[in-house]
Amino acid sequence: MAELSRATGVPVATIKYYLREGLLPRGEVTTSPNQAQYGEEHVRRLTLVRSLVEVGGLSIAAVRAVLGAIDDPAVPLHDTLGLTIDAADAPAPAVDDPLHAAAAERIDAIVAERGWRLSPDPPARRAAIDALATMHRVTGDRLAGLAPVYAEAAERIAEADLDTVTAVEAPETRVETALVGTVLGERLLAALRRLAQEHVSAQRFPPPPT
Amino acid sequence: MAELSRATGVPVATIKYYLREGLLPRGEVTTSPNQAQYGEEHVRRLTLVRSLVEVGGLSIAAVRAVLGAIDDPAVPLHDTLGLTIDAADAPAPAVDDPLHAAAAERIDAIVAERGWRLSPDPPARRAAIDALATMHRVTGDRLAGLAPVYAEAAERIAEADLDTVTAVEAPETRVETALVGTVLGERLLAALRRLAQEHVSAQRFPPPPT
DNA sequence: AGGAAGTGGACAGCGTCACTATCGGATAAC
DNA sequence: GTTATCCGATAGTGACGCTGTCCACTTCCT
Repeated sequence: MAELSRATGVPVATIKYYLREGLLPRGEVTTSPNQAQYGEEHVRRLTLVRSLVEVGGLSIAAVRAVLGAIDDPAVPLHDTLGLTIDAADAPAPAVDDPLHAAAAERIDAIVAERGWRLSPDPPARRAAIDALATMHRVTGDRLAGLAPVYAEAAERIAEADLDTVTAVEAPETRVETALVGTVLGERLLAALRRLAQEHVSAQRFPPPPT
Repeated sequence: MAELSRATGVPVATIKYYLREGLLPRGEVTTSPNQAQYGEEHVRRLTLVRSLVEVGGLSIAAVRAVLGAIDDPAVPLHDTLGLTIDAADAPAPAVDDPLHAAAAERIDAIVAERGWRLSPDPPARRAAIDALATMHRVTGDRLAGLAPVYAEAAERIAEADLDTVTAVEAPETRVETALVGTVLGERLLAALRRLAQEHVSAQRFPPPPT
């Protein structure tokens, strides 16, 4: 275990915690109940967990849910790709006010226009509606034009995501790739958006030359 | 205060907490030190705070930082737009390993190729590097092709963002619009990406007809 | 053979965060 | 004049993500 800690930079106490929480499989018991063997697979899994938690911002519970899904061979790739955001988001208390109804209509209109074929009421739809309704609550409909632009960008991105994932040969690493791509890709995208905003902003409001 | 609570649906105790934390300006003291007057402005501010915290997922400290910036007339719009992610992210401990160096090169290459002109070492650059380096650590360079695609999408999105913000006339609501657009837009984009992923995935791996 | 050092596991404790419950004195409403 | 409400301060709560301590056992070194 100390070796595992050294290899990954994760404190031993934290490794124990992850073992307790079921985020990391137990090592092979060798000769005695206080000596376990950890291998390459453990290093990879632990790295994955740390990445999801630290960079991806997932909670321990969300990570457990996601890992449970990717370890279950009965869950197909298609579902696994989605599980991430689904697991990370709260169960969505299903609010019911006029703003949400209007936002739902808008989202559904976008989905219909783009021809997206989806399962009935996926969690991400709920999340999109929440975000849109909240935008409306705060700013009126000043941000109304954004959603279609985002949807087009999202489709382009999703195609790149799927291209990348299907290009992975090994079925085991494929699921992992999908997971990391979804979770960390969100962070990367957000950061790039911010950089692009800064660029466009500087372009339109040129700073006074020093 | 009870009225403010009724108007926004936020518990009185929480309003008191926000007052304490400086997220909400005190009401006008009227006749006595135990009677305060809250107005329309308080309702809007409180709604904004709740939106950022609940839907946007910002911490109280991040909200305080952002609000402090938008209330300060010395901070120009250009900076305000960016403050959000900057304030929400941790101060970034500036790691220094080969993976980060390689990721930094890639990000800088993308920035250069797209012709983005940025301030030196903005926080979002750090965040992008972190995400990319972590992707690499976990999956090797299987996800290498994604970043340029994301960057192009990010630019398109940022242009829509800026279009929307500059279209807002009133300078006061403009900053608020920028803020909400940045924070909630990120959520909306993530949710739409997930929906698009589901669609593209279903398209490429058609589910067995029932 | 003997002692120091290391190992894995159980369990309790800690620090942070976002609230929430209680109290007390003062005022407003009737 | 009594009752109800209000505001502010302070302490407390529950969830989360670890972290510290202890213990029986084993391994290594001499």
